[in-house]
Amino acid sequence: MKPNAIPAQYFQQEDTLTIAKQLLGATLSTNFNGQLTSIRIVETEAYLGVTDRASHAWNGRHTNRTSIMYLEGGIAYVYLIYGMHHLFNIVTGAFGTPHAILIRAGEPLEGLDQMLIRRNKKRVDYSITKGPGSLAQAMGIKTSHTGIPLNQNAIWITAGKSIPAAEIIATPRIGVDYAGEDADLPYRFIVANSPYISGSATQNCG
DNA sequence: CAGCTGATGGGCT
DNA sequence: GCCCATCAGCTGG
Repeated sequence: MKPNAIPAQYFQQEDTLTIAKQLLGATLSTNFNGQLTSIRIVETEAYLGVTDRASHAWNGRHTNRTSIMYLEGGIAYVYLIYGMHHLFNIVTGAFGTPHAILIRAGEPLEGLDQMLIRRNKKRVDYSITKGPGSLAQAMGIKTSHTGIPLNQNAIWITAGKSIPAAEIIATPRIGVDYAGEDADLPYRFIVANSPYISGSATQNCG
């Protein structure tokens, strides 16, 4: 147990959209093989389970991969996309409610040298932890970590200075055009003016 | 700068 | 056999 980590119960409350907003400004940390890295979360997306066409659990889809989403909130859901990118999500909601929050971008805080090695880069620039695939790679998160609790010694989250509502922008989610009308839902939350936000300028205007 | 596209593999129909 | 909750590297203005 990490004493300062946000407890699992926090992620089990009903309103995933509120959690997604409140996570902006929080610190996500990993420690694998003694290599500590951490970031300040600046971009999240909420996926609201069975009623959300963009969600892997839409319409009650319950497969080997998505079964993790149906467990109690407070654990990791990590999956592989496009054959090469590992995307890190936080499972939220009660047991049986397959909600999740995708962590899309952050500002690097600790372990910059290790992030450079994992990202195969020579210098730190904004792309080091911008975008969900890049963020997971910088922090060493892989699909093998799916299901692990988020208040222990491998991956954990601590509360940060909360972001004023005026500085939070809600936009449609990225890359979910297949979701029909649900693609337009404003379930992506970003910290205004952070240079680490993913997506184009138009995608970032509330 | 915007816009396109190849890479690459598990999950699902 | 097709579809991705993506990224880096290239092209052409």
